[in-house]
Amino acid sequence: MIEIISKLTHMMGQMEEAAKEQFNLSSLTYTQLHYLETISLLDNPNITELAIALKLSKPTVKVAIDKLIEKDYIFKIQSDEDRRSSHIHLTEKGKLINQMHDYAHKRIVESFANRLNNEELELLSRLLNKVMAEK
Amino acid sequence: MIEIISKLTHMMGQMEEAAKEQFNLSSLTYTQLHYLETISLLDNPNITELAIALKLSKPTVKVAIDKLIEKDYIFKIQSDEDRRSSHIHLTEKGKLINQMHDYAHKRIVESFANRLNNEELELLSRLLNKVMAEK
DNA sequence: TTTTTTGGTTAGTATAATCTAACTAAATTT
DNA sequence: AAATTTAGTTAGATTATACTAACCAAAAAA
Repeated sequence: MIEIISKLTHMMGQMEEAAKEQFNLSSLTYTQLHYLETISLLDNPNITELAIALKLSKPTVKVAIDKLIEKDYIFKIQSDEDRRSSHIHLTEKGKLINQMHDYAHKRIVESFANRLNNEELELLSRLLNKVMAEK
Repeated sequence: MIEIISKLTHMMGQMEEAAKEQFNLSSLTYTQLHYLETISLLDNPNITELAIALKLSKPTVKVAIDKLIEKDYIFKIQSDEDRRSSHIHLTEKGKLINQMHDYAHKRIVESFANRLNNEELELLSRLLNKVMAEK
């Protein structure tokens, strides 16, 4: 079973890699991609929240954010409650990473569907769903 | 189904992340980790092979390799067939990344086993095996 | 055996990624 | 109202990641 998971992980990594190329996001480093993913996950965090989530210092995050703004992947909106703070949002271009992941996931499902018949696919779906369900 | 894959990917990423901390490999950057993984996968490549696999220039790879040698994650052995060339090997310390992945995979299987009974687990294993089988 | 190709290195450059220390201004506590 | 904390920035430094151009020496081809 561990062996299978190992293969699965590898395959999924390949798909993500391919999707990254497909979406022309090769101008982004891994680190920058990770920033965008985390911003998307945290849903418009401020710099402090992002720094905590990434386990990096605030100046580090600030510099990185400035570059991503420069490249038009994100933008800042000043907070209403706290005038010192700004929330980070993804631009349309930045949202491409989400589409990229969706694409990869779709390809993975396709590859599943290629190897299994409908019944089996249904069953797999049910089992994985059970595994992934909120506890 | 795409939704499930998305969750699965996320969960697997978390496990890998946790494993990285567990194994005290936090002194390595993502890029460096990627080098070690690729070296392991290619089974003692020379610099040219590694550069091709990573899609990077040879000088870039050379510099990175020198640093990983410095830090005792890898070492070079001159080739018998071609005296210009050397094969890159993982040291014991470098092999930790494989153990790290194994650990993460084990944890994933555990989490599966926690949510499923033996029959279901057996079934899941069979389905994934079919999906992952060499075509 | 000369020429060409190949594996790897060196040098020089640019940008990314990270840190600490010191600072400003807004918000919160006392 | 004064003192403290917090959010973010600036400055300065170091190391990592990447490139091209130029080079050497070994191997392969002509």
